[in-house]
Amino acid sequence: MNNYDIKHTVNDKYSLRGRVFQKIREDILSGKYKENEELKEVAIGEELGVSRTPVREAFRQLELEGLIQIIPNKGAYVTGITAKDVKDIYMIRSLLEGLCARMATEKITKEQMEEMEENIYLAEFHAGKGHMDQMAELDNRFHDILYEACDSKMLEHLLKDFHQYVLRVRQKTLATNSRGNASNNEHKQIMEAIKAKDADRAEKLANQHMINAYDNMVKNGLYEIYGDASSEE
Amino acid sequence: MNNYDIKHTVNDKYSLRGRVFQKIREDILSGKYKENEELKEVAIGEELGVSRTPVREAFRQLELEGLIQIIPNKGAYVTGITAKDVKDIYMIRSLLEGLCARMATEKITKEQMEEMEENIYLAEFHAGKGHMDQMAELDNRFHDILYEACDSKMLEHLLKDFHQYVLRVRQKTLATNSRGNASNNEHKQIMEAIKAKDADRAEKLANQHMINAYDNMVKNGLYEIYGDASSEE
DNA sequence: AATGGTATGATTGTATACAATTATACGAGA
DNA sequence: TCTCGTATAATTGTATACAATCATACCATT
Repeated sequence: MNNYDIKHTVNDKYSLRGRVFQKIREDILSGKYKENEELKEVAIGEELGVSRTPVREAFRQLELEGLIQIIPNKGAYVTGITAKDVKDIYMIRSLLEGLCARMATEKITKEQMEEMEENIYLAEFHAGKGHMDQMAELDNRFHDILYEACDSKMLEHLLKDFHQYVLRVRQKTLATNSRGNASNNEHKQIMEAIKAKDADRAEKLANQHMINAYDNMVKNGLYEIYGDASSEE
Repeated sequence: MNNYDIKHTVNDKYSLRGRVFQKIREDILSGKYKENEELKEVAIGEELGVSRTPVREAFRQLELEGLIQIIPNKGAYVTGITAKDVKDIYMIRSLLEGLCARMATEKITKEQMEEMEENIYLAEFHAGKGHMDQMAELDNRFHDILYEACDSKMLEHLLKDFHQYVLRVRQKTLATNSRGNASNNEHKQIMEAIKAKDADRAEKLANQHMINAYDNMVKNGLYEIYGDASSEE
């Protein structure tokens, strides 16, 4: 009993629907499908060599992931993220990543702690070599470890959702070399606070880590690709 | 442009799929479908007078909402809310309601402020008369006003989701008369902080409001209907 | 009696056909 | 020329048919 794995995940890589889901998601995140672009069931079905049924089911999931918006009887459109959305997400994430770090301090396993240390070590290595792709990957993984370590399926799922959502932005942000290094350092400090079982400090550092990431983004003006928020603020 | 509403929502009440989704969700939240119960496509389809197709699509959405878990080629099972889930949700909500109150302090409109004051006035009236149903309704509405007032679609949607999720628990908790009164008082204080434009105080009060609600729930042992968390803590 | 394998039924996965809705084009009337 | 309405095409919504997978029962073998 109670051996159910993870809810909220699309884990069947081998069903057609699962593959279609992964593919479209990848194409949206990579920028192949642009903001507000309409996705047509038959076109995507033909491209992947499947019928409309699995495509439609994938659409329903992508909608709840927030990557597309479905207007009934009309179509599926890639959702745009506004600058205001990004700001709100980072404010929310700041609090929740803090809570996550606090909980992880109590609940983290030995294996997770080790992977976290290894992650930071590797990130420092790749930073020195200027390997941007690997650094982005390690950055993602650091947060995933933290999410898993907090031992709360609810919080884990929520943070993974948000993480996913701003991936498009983050990919570009980390391309700024200096922020990559700063981010590594902040990860290291968070890790050390957790290792020292200092939950208060871990929480505050994680709070600040998000705020710094956002500030950097604003400073570099990179978030502007997601539309102007001036009309909304 | 940019008049799209909310992401992550299933807003088509009029399509079969939308109705099926709402119906199953309601039945899960109301307890008609119990934890670990298997939901069969044809059975539900026949019950609602529709074919498997809209049922399947609704399933895919319910899975991402976290209400059911789909095991490929096997079936769809109702996921239960454990006591740990409830606890986690209240911790998350504590932070986010705080953030919401802070943002609302800045963004609330005159109309929203007035409705909030009226809400508290009415709640006091019904508390004196012992009208439990109206008090529950007003309690829900108070939070909805707050969510709308923060002027963040992201946060609003997130909080409404959680609010909905723990509705079963909350309904019972408010049945405790003393808590109903205490809750009203806390609402009043939050309202006054917002009116006085004291964002810090509003945030702290909203934080504490959630913690109190949770503590009360634990004290009354009401959350135990959601299964034992002893094995998970 | 216990075990293993095969046949049968039940259930989900996918494809396709048809219905309903929406978008587009074109022509009539002013 | 402009506007409105209708016809047509394109697209999504739903139902159904068929394929694949999984669960169950029964029988043969030991």
